[in-house]
Amino acid sequence: MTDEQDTVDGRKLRGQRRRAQIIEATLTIVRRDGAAGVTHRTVAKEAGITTSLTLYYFATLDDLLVAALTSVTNAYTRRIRQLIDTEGDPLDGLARLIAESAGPGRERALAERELSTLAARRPALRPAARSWRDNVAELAQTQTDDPDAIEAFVALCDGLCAAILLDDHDADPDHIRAVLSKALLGTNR
Amino acid sequence: MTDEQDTVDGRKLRGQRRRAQIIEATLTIVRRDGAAGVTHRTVAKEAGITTSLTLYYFATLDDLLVAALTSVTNAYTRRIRQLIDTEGDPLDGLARLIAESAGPGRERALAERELSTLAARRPALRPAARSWRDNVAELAQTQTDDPDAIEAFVALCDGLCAAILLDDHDADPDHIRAVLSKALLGTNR
DNA sequence: GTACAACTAGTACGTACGTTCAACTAGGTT
DNA sequence: AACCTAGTTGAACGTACGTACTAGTTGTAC
Repeated sequence: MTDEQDTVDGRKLRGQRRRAQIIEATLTIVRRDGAAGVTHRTVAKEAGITTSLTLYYFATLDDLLVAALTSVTNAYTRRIRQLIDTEGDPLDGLARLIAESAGPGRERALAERELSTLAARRPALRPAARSWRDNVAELAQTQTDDPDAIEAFVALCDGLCAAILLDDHDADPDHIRAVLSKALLGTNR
Repeated sequence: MTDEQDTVDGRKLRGQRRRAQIIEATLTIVRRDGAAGVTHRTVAKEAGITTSLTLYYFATLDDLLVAALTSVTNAYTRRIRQLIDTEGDPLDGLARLIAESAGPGRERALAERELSTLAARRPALRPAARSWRDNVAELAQTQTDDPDAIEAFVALCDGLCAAILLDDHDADPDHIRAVLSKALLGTNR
């Protein structure tokens, strides 16, 4: 939003900063109007810049969508990796992450799902779309060695998010935690 | 495609037939280009009629999308209900249905997912989007009384479909059957 | 200071969009 | 016969789209 420090570290950095600004504006659009609302014009307007500028940084809409999706998934990757690396209970952390889809994280989760669905059409988006699943699988791998259980666990997490998004009902982290544990370890605890 | 029998049962029926024709053309578009490709013009062109005619039957694009999604989910509902009502193993039937997402049923499954994702934005689409989950839950209810297990089972089915669609890998019905059984009944058989 | 590359801005072209509208056709009714 | 109404058509409205192009501006290197 604020552009006061454009010239801090020279030219190159300013460009990267612009990129980040444009990506953020894109995500704002996706959250508000869905992926279909993303156009060079709407993004430029949201960012308060000219249309040509978004085109300068992202030659095609695909480039822009890929960058936006990557940005979202990167945020999730960081959080899940944190869950794996820290001492706490990973399943509990993941359950809370999933439960967020019903609350303040709804828009972000929705943005991720919209862009993932888009990935089925646009191959360029696929690697980014897969990263959420890969990360969840990695987390599951710290709990069990059974590949079938891991596969089911990943699918379960995805389905739970989808259910929360579609039904728009409240989500109880403890309940989700119990369901996850049952699926992965065969026990509720 | 063929309109030779338009006047079989009088005027009113011909209208319903047109509706069906337009819906089918819409689904063809969704399968080929995604939900974003659905416009009055593209649908009309696909159906070989004029733009005004699609507008005559479906005043807004939302109406058209709702009708298309309902048509898809109705087809699934029929098949799942058939699995429930017949003597065979429902889990096996469901596993085969899910596995179809990798083969000839991929486009239909993809269309359903695209339209379901759209439902998160357009409330009008939600009831239709929920019906797949409701049907799977009903099927699960014939196997267990544990509501948590049913919830997890539905989420699992949804996630499995998504995984198949996104990864585009082959799906083994027997393997899926085993995963489903494990999740719902706690056993692989 | 001059030169060059990165960046910004404005404008314009062709296309497609949703929607409206007046006119035309063809069964069905009276 | 005249009439009515659902169905159908083609043309047009204003708007927004992706993209291209030219011209200007800045920051950095020499």
